[in-house]
Order: sequence, then structure tokens, then C-alpha cells
Amino acid sequence: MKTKITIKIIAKELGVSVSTVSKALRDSHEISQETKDRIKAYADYYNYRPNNLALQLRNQQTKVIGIILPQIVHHFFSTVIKGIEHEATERGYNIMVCFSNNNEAKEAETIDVLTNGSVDGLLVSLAKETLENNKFHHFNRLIHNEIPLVLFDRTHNSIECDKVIVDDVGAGYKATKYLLETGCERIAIATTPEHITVGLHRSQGYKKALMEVGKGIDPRLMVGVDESKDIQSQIEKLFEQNIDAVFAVNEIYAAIAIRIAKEKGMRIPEDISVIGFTDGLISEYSSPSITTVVQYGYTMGKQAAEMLIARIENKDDVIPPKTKVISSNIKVRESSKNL
Amino acid sequence: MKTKITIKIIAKELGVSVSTVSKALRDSHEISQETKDRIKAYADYYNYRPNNLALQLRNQQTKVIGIILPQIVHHFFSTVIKGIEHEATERGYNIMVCFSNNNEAKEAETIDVLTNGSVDGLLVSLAKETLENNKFHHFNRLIHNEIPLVLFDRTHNSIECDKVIVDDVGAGYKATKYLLETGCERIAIATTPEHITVGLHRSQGYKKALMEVGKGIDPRLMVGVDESKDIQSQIEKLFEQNIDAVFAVNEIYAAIAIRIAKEKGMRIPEDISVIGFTDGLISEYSSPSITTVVQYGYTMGKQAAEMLIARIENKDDVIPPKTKVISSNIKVRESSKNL
DNA sequence: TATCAACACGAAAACGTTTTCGCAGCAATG
DNA sequence: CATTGCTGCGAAAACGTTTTCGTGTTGATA
Repeated sequence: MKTKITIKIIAKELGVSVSTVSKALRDSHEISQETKDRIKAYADYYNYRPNNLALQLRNQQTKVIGIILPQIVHHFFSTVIKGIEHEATERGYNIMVCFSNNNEAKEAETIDVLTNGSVDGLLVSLAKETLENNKFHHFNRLIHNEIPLVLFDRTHNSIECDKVIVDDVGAGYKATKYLLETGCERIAIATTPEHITVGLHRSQGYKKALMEVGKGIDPRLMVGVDESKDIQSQIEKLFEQNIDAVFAVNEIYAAIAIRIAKEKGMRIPEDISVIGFTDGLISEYSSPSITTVVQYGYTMGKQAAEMLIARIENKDDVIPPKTKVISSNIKVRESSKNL
Repeated sequence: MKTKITIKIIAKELGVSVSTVSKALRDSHEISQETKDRIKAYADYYNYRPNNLALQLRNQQTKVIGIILPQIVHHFFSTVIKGIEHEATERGYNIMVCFSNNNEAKEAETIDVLTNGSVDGLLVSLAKETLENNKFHHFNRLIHNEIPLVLFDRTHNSIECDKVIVDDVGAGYKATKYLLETGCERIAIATTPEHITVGLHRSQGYKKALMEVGKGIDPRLMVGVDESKDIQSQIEKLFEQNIDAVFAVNEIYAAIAIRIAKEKGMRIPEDISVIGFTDGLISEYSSPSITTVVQYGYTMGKQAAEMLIARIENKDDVIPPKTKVISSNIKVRESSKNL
């Protein structure tokens, strides 16, 4: 790398002091117009740009937001990043993206590295392992050190900080209710094991909707998919019951349900309705296209960034942690009946 | 934010000099065991961590790789990021992700900001606008300043730097050849306008395969989809011809082709074969699942990162720019006949 | 002519590190 | 006793900025 031009170099070349150059470039009144012109011309000619590191060290701020995600190859997180980036750029921040790979140790280490001066604040969606182990040591230290932190999507109550979450119970409720209203009677659900909060909450919404109309909960209509085993055969079990709808807590389970229905010669949506989750591309482009609960990843990212930047820029104020809830809506497509 | 503990503070508290503390923490032989123990104990107790900014300024390196993408909500780029991140983490680097939104001005500005000390090198996939306008000023300045740069996926010949690309011509050829070998006679192609290089190259491969078996190129079997208009109706035109296969240069065009075929009552793959591009989720989970040319986004990211880090860590060596070509393979699924 | 403000600039500290060099104290050697 | 060498530590520079404070020169005013 060629040595970049610095204030020092300009000063030496022009026979003035470093401070004069700095002031001239910032158009200080302390410097005569003549000197300013001379310095600016020189700086322009050599395309001078102040060194970020030096500024960051001096100002004790980086204008960088750290993001820690469980994974990225996931349409939802991509949209979240997009939302964060948009807000961040608008407010003059850059983003630094890291992945925990759902691994608690890597999550902790990443936090450690980033918070030693590399970022002004952190946006985190918790690693699966962290949630399973219920260990939040690394986050509590963050909070103790008063480093701005906003949790989104995968959060946990015992961490006291700002949060942005989707109303998963409400979303599960909406989805189930929609199926009921379009005439479905025996609604199965393909969900996750209980320690995955999102799946748990969506199931709770499902149960709530069923109870409300006086239907009982039939455990044979529920499966908590263990992704370490074959997914299709687990969901297939639901079809042994006499069902006319499947509520899948994510897009992939929905696509698999459709495949199974087709294989069994069932017509969609006449014989069976399928509703999925997230606004990924699968739902939109598969045929039949899949009715889904759309998740506003972009909105979530944008709001999380907004909250974080507010914290960063008002560090002295003591404001109790807030939680923002993003609600979701049903996007009706071909895999379900219309109202 | 609580004031973090620094070497200075430790020095003052323990009544030694700053240099002694620094040396003690790095286990220098110049410091007596006794003093070292005292300092280390104190540092441990207060959980001392060196400040990254200070280190970066001093060492004139950030251990950060900048990535500039045209967009992110795209399965392929997600996998590329994943690949980059993996290699980077392994080599002790962090990644800073930015988006050009396919906008030349934003691309240029981002480059400007990042290269003023924020990153050690840059990984870029060119913005659409930059390619259309053929303006590479900002990149030439980068090269002139000898800032490590690797271009991937969307590149251009007139920028002289390391590159990682996929063999699009070869991929288009393979796909077409595969269709021919499974007995297809009249193969249509849904591609992009010519200024999108990837589409252009894949079309070239398509033509090459057809020529090789003595078939002519029928322009009625080709459409360069203009995404600003309705996509489906453009692809539908192909079906006015008597075709028995569609080669789509991306996953979405493939999904749309399947939808059209279904609407027309054609059986897949008996009446018509469809082959797509990229290894996104749509192809895998739609039914029928779509045969695709899989693109190794992860590999591409990993190799690009590898090349960049090599440049960063051997700045003095003058090595001529290299181009790595990632080849792709056909992943046969349900939308095409078997060999 | 002495005083004072205004003007134009420079010196130095600060941000948090690492590293080179110098030096004091002490023991060993001749 | 004088020299040498070693041990253990501190001062200071360096990375590139910004900002506070000080200072010399000029011109105007009393």
C-alpha cells in the first residue's frame, strides 16, 4: 500500500505546523484566507482524506455497529441485515457482521473482540446453544459495562436490554384463526422442539385459537420436528390423521408438507390447506405458491438499528429497556382457500 | 459506557510506568517475575483487554476485510458472505459488510470511506450501474494506491486485480448439453439482457452447445428478460413455440417457467424439462424440485477471501493479478429427465 | 509612545498501544 | 578498586487526528 497522505506530510511540505493544517482544512477562522487556500489546494491535489482510525481513537467512537447473527444463509436474516444497513447508513454508521454459528463460545468471543473499541454498540440475535444452556454471562458483562445492546428476534427475558421481537404468539394465532375461518376443521401443526422459542410461541398461538372456538388440542396433530433426523418422515406422520390443513412454523416445513400432500394425491387447497411462515422466496415462487405469515425482517432490522443508535447517541441518559413488538400479517397465496 | 480499564490506569494504580505494564502483560523477559505477577493479577481482576483502535493505529492494520455487495437479499450472496466469513475468521480477520444497492455513486463513496483506515483490503462484486456505465475510476484509484482488492462474481476486464469468477460459459454449455443428452430437441433459454455479463455468458454456452451438435440458433427460442416489465408474460412467449425444454439463467425464471408449463397442462419432465441456475432454496423445495446448475457461492467467497488475505499479508511482493475460475455442476432433480 | 486588542500561527496534550533506547543499580571479574 | 555485564525499569517516540492554550506581530487607540 502506498503511504497515504497525512496532515503531518502536508505540514512539512508547506512549512507550517500540524495544527495549522488541521484548522485550515476545517475552515477555522484562526487561519488567514491565504494560508487556508494554499493548504486546501495542496490537500485537494493529493486527495487528502483524514484517517478513520485516528479519528476514532481521538473521538472515542467508531461509528460502527456490530451485528451478531446465528447464521446468514437464511432469507429472514438477510432482510434484517438489509434493514439495519439502511438505517445505519442513513445515520452515518457502518455495520460489521459476524456469525455465532449458533455456538455459545463463538458468540461470547465475538462480543469480546468487537467491544474492545471496534464498535459503538451491538445488535444480537441469540445463538441456539446460548438459549439452550441458559447462560448469559457474556451479555450481563456487556450490560454491566453499559455498552449499548439491542437484542432482536431470538431474545431472552433474563437479559435486561432493549429488544425487538415479532409477536409470534399473535402470528400463530392469526394463522390458525385464518385456517379456521376458511373452513378447516382438523388443523395440524409442524413446529419445532420446545426450546426454540419462536416455534414454542407460534404453537401457543395455535393452541389459543383452537381453544377459543372450543376445539381441544390433539397431540397427534402436532409434531416438534427434530432437524437432526429426517424431516419429511416426521411431518408425514401428521398425514396419518384425517387432516385438512397444515400450519408450518417455517417455509421449509410448509414446502415439505405440500410435497407430501401432492405425493398422496391430495388437491391443494381443496383437500388440504397449507400455511407457512416468513416471506422467503420459496413461498412466492413454488407452485402452488404458499400462503404465509409474512415476517417483517426489514422493519425489524431498521427498528433495532434505530433503537441502538438512540442508545449510542444518548449514553448519559438513563432510560429503562424497551421492547418493540413487530406484528405480522397473512399473505394469502394459492395454498389456502380465500376467506 | 463505563470507562474501560487501560494500561495507563493500571500503571498509575500500581505505581509503575506504562511501558512496564505493557511489557509485563506480554510476558517480556525484561520484567521481573514478581512485577509481572502483580500486574497480571491486577489486569486479570479488572478484566483488562487491549483497545483495538489503539492497536490498529499503531500497527497500521485493522484485521478487517471490507465487502461491498450489490445487494444481499439473495441466496447466492448470502452463501458468498458465509464463505468469506469462514476463511476470514480462521485467519483472524473480521468482515465489514456494505451494499452498493447497484448504485455506482454509493459504491464509490463506500470504497472511499472504508479505505481510509477502516479496512486492510476490499472484496467487491460490482454494482450493475457501474457495469452499465463502464466507469471504473474509483477502482483504478484503489489499484493506484496499491490497496488490496479482489473482485468476485460480477467483475470487469478493465480492472486489473485478482478475481474470482464462475465459469458461466462452461455452465451454460453444461446445462444445454445435459438437456440435449436427455433427448430434448427444441430448447428455449430465458436469459437477461446482454449487459448483464452472467446472462450473456450463460447464453454463449447455450449457443456453443447447440452449434456443436449442428443445431442452429433460433432467436424465437431466446428471450432477454427485462425485469422492469412483467417477467411471466415475457417468458410465456417462449411457449408459443413448440419447445420441450427451458434453460433459465436463474432460479426465479425457472420457477416461473414451471408455473407456466403447469398452467398450460404440460407434464414435467415428460412434456418439458426445466433447468435453472444457482443452488438457492426455491429449486430444492419447490415441487417438482428443480434441476439446477449449482453455483458454489461458499467456495467462491472462501477463495476470494484467501486471495485477498494473501495480498494483504504479502504487500511488498509484486505478483501479477490472477483470476480463479470456479466451475459448476448440474444438480439433477425432478424437473428434468435422467441421463 | 505606551497599551491593548486582534490576528495568525505553533506547541503540546490527548486518545491507547508497542518498542527502542537509555540508565541506574548491582554483582562478578580482573 | 575499576571495569564489565546483567537485570529491571522508565522515558519517549510513533501511529494521525483535534483542540486548548500560549505567543509574537501588527495596527489602532489613548
